[in-house]
Amino acid sequence: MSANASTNDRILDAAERLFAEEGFHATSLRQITQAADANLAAVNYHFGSKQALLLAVFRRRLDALNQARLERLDHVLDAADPPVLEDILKAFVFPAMALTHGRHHEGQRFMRILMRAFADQDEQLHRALSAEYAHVMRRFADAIATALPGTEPVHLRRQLDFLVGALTHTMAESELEDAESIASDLVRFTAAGLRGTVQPIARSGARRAMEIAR
Amino acid sequence: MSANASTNDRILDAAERLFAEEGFHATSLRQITQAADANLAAVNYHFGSKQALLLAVFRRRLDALNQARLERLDHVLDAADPPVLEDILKAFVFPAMALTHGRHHEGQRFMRILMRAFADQDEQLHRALSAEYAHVMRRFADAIATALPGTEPVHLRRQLDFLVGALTHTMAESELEDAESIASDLVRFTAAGLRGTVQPIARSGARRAMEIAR
DNA sequence: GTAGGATTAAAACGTCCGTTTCAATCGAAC
DNA sequence: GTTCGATTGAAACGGACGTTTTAATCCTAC
Repeated sequence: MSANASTNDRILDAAERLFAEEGFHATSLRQITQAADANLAAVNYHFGSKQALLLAVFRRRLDALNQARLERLDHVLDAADPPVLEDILKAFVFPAMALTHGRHHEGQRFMRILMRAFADQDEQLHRALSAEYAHVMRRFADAIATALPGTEPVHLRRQLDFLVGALTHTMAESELEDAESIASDLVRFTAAGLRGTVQPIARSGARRAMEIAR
Repeated sequence: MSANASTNDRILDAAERLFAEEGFHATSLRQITQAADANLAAVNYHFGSKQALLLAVFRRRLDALNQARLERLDHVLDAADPPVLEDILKAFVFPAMALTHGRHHEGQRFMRILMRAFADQDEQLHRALSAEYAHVMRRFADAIATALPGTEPVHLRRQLDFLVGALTHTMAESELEDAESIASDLVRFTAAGLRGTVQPIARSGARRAMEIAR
């Protein structure tokens, strides 16, 4: 698969795998170029530096993931008004999990790199990630706010972080054989969590249950 | 605070900070020993190697965190039978968040190191972590199963992973001024998530709400 | 006070790193 | 078929790394 791919792509593939498995600083350009069957100088020629290569690795998958999520979100918003909370969450979770269907667990690899990036304090990396990611998070937050009116924005953002943390952590874990099942669980779990923590005066579909329960 | 601490402790403190901020491989022993006001050879003398130093950093905080969590869990289990779900979750979440009260955000630092460890594929590290951590997770899973009978073990373990992911991700985030408030949100969120995804025939306290709701 | 183990200090070891350089080779356009 | 930019190849650069070694210093026990 990577034998007849361009040097550029072979380097990206090899870097993604090694960054995920070993970490950025633990991976050398010599490892990468050897795995990619390319010359050592090729990384600096095609990407400029090791750091720029990391950003390129991010951009490739994140662009695809963002697009998949937003397209699916658009469909959800077109299908019902107000939208169904579970469908919004599926639009966020399933495209990520679908990445694991690649025959080389690209999704899992990418999530591991993402975890490392979250843990990092590197300002440049954080800014680059935020620039790629923030607008997607905002659109999902807006959609959820529509599905669950009465939620305070600050709480909603926090709970979205809960979802991101749970999703990232789960996908990065070693065994992900039944990704579909886990994704469904995560959607159910998050939907229940969101419905259970909307502001006291709930106006959502869970209203009847909450009012009667206590 | 660290001026009159032993060389051993000063190195541990400096290593924890630097490993969290920069990552394991991005941190050099020269950085660590300089920050700890110790000689370069001190790390190898006191800990044996850089890798062994990392394990020592883990062990110190993880031991304290495990003990705090289990003690609090014991109190919860003594107080009520069956135990209250929220109290169990608090016993898991609050001791972690409490680490952030240290004047140098030790908790946040430690969570970042933990995130990196989760992302890592290093077998030795995973085994060491699991050996320190697994029994705590098991005890909490058992406690939650008691509070929420009817939950399938496999689902419960998954949902605990959701909680761990959300907690780790949230604590590692940059700003954690109102840790208490976030911890409460996370407990509420997780409790609702757990109650909302128990097996169809729910026997828990959420029964009335669920039966009447639909 | 002095012996002897524990700790610290300073220097050196060999290795690998990211990057740069410069020549060789390729591939499309004329 | 030659030209010329794009790409690859091979080698070298200076520097930083983890670890080891050897000597100096400290500290406790007698």
